[in-house]
Amino acid sequence: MRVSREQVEMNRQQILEAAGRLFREHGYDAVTVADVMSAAGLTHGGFYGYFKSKDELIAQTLTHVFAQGEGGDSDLARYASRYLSAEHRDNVAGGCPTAALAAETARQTPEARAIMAAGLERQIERLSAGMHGAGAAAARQAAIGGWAAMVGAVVLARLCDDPALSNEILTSTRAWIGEREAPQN
Amino acid sequence: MRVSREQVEMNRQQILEAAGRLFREHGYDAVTVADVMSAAGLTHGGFYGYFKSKDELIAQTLTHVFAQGEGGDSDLARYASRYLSAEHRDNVAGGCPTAALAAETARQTPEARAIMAAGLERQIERLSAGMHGAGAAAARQAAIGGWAAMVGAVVLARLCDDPALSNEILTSTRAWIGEREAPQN
DNA sequence: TGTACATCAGTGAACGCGCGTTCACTGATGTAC
DNA sequence: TGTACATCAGTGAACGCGCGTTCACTGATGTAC
Repeated sequence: MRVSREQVEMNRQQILEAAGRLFREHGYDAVTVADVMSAAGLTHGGFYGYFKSKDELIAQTLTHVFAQGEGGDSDLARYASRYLSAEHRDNVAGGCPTAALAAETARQTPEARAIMAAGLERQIERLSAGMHGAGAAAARQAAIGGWAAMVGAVVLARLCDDPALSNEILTSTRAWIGEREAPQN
Repeated sequence: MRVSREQVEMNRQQILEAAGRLFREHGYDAVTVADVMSAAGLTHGGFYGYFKSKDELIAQTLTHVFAQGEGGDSDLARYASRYLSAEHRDNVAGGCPTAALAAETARQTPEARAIMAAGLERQIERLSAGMHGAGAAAARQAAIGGWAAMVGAVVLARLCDDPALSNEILTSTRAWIGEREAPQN
């Protein structure tokens, strides 16, 4: 049964939204095309009217998730405060795609790798630009170091079953980044 | 054809060794039981004489890889120097299991999670113990922050197709960790 | 120490099963007059 | 504006295929005498 053009566009967004959440939560391999379509309220057969393969869905989903996730705070300390929160750690499906999927994406198609790598470069530039009171080179270095620490900390915090250790990783990394930044100038 | 007891033990080690390399390089899902057995020089049918499931192989492989990877340098700066090298970045199959598999392991069985989480706790303790000229709490905080930054940096560096950006992530993170540590006392 | 037999590690075919993908069909939408 | 028809988004069954796992069989190893 044919649906309206607006409905088609809405369905496309629903599919990308569902895929974004499912991929972050379970990884690319564990999520099936049928899972995504079902979460979007459709049946699996219609998938290939929207995408020509699961790999294309992965690439377009990454583009979609990065597009809506960017434009946040460019101040490192404030960004880290939210990034290294228990809320973000516990919100895998709606959280940072890099923390959830970077290692797996490195094994995906060149297209998927390139999309995430481009997001990484923009993130470094955003955090560099928000760094106050430091030269451009020092700012970029601090942006890279701080971003690496944030991503690593969330990955490690999500691995821990012990909530005390998990929380310690978040708060210690946050403090560690803060110490590095504050007394700089 | 039955083989000797020593051969059985050697085969077991070969299977764990092959699984360790293949899982780190390709991820758990992309590596099949037949891939592992073939890499170990055996046929897939014999697998269940060694392990009762693929999940058990994953857990025992993590134990094996962590066991042989630990006992390294406990000085943060020297450890970071090797960890954040191009050699380590390019050696996924033989490199740090946490950088290669942490996010995926968080989605595996409780047993696999627990094994990697235990490795994380030991790593934090090792780096804390190697921290000179700081109180116990500050040492542990620096160990956690430094370790998170190292893991994050290797994950991000492996994602980049652009070698300049990839190298920059490694060297900037290394410098950033070094700055934080050296002028401390 | 040698021999006969029981054990069991390894083999490879076979099993369900679920995956990505395809396709004939349906019926609401969009369009031509 | 209304009507008749063409279009095409969505459905669900079906397709190969490869996966984890099982199993009957083989033949070298280990053991009892």
